[in-house]
Amino acid sequence: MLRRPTRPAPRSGPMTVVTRFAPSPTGSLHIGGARTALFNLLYARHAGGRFLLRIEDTDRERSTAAAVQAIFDGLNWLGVTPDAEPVFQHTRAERHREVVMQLLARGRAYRDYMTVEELEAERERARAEGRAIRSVWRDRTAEPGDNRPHVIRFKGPLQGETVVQDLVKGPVVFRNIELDDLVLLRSDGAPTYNLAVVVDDHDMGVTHVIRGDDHLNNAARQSLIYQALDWPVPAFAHIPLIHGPDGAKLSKRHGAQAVSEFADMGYLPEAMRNYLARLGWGHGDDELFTDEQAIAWFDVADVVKAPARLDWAKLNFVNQQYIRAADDDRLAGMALKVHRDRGVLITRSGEARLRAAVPIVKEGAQTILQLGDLTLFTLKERPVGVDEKTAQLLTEETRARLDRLRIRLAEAADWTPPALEAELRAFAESEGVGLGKIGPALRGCLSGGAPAPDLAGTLTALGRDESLGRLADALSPVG
RNA sequence: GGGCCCUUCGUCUAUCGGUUAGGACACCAGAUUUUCAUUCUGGGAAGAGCGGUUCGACUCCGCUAGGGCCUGCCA
Repeated sequence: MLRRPTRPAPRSGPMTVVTRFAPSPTGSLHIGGARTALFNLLYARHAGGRFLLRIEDTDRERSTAAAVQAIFDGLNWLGVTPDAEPVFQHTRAERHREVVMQLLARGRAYRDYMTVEELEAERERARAEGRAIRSVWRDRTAEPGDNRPHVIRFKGPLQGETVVQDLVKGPVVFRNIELDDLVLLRSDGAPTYNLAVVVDDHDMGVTHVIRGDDHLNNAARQSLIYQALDWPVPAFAHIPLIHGPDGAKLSKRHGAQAVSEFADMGYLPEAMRNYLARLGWGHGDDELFTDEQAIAWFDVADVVKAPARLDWAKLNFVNQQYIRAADDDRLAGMALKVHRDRGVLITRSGEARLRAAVPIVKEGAQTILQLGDLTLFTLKERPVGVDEKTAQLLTEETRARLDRLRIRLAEAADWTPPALEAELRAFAESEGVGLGKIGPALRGCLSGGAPAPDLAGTLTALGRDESLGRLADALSPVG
């Protein structure tokens, strides 16, 4: 037995891999769904195949246009975009019905006239007896002309077993008697999910069905439908769900579950891709890697079987690494947006100062929201004022000292971090004190109490005029 | 109730019958230090339990426990 099959049952001819992400548009794009989409994308790319998107909106009642848009937006933001136009399942209802008729003609489906009450009673009996439900209509044909409402059910085999060769779980065996005859067509003529997936996956040429763990049981019944139609059964890979930090199903109380929320919290899409790829999958000791590496290394067969928990601390760490590597202009643009959303006044000069500060402060930011916090000091307009802590530090002695520093800095030849660093040290030495006597107060005067980088960095980001101006404001008797 | 899946440090993972069970995040201690942060060094931390197979099990099998999924004319 192959413990870890890396490819599906052999078929004739060369096969290009086709994967697909098939969400139902009943809400926002969930983080778990996003990862499923990512895995599908990575696997397709890895195999040189194609990645498709299908919106599973057979249930028109519960599907909304807003949810469809949320899925598009989420995938787009994450950078997980399909290789072809998305397929809307509801548009294929005719084809689905056509296949059901084929099944009927082949004797692999039957019309079931059970009323909801009868069904309910049968369900209770079946549960009590510990078996799958069975319709009396399975072996009975209605009188010709019987126009009562009815559903069409799949006629599953009563003997034997069906084995799902799952790429991540290994072979999973189901006894056919345990599998109930699922509804193919509802009484209103609408196709159901289990039928629609099979037909659409087949028609779209999907070779690898990579989806959530919760579909593992369906895989057996779907396999039966493929077989009844004489269609090749695709390879299945059921990946575990993502849980919250406490191991319970991910929910609102864990902070977020929609990818749009992660975007709003200041996570970079490339960081999310990296983190998500590492959740439930690993490649040796590699933690940080490029999309190209992920594609080169990824294989569904290596996906971990157990559910993983979302770890905010690690996500933050990964995001921080990507922020450090990110382009400064891009980061500045994002930081500016954060400030705009927070209602912070942004002047032309303030924006310039912020842009100058980004490369200096970005290493300490774990999220773009934090990058906002760290750049706030640049946007303050004079006089910026001083916080209480700084005010206490501004004794007569310190004020006088800072004023001497101000004069000295005004004449500094070189306004760059290393030069300013040296200047500050030299000044402290000439004053006969340690930098600790000057630094905190100077920082307070320059930043107005907001977080700021090291002094040389702060001075550089602010620029000479602004720095000296802020210092003068703070030292002036009225200020 | 029935069927199915899962179980290595707190978390994410490596290991594929023979390792001092490795790495990362987090945590703790120390160093550096002009706040926070960064950086550097060091540290503690794991195979759910019980049986079996084997010369040898984290790795294979079984049972138990715990967690999860499905059991819809939802997807």
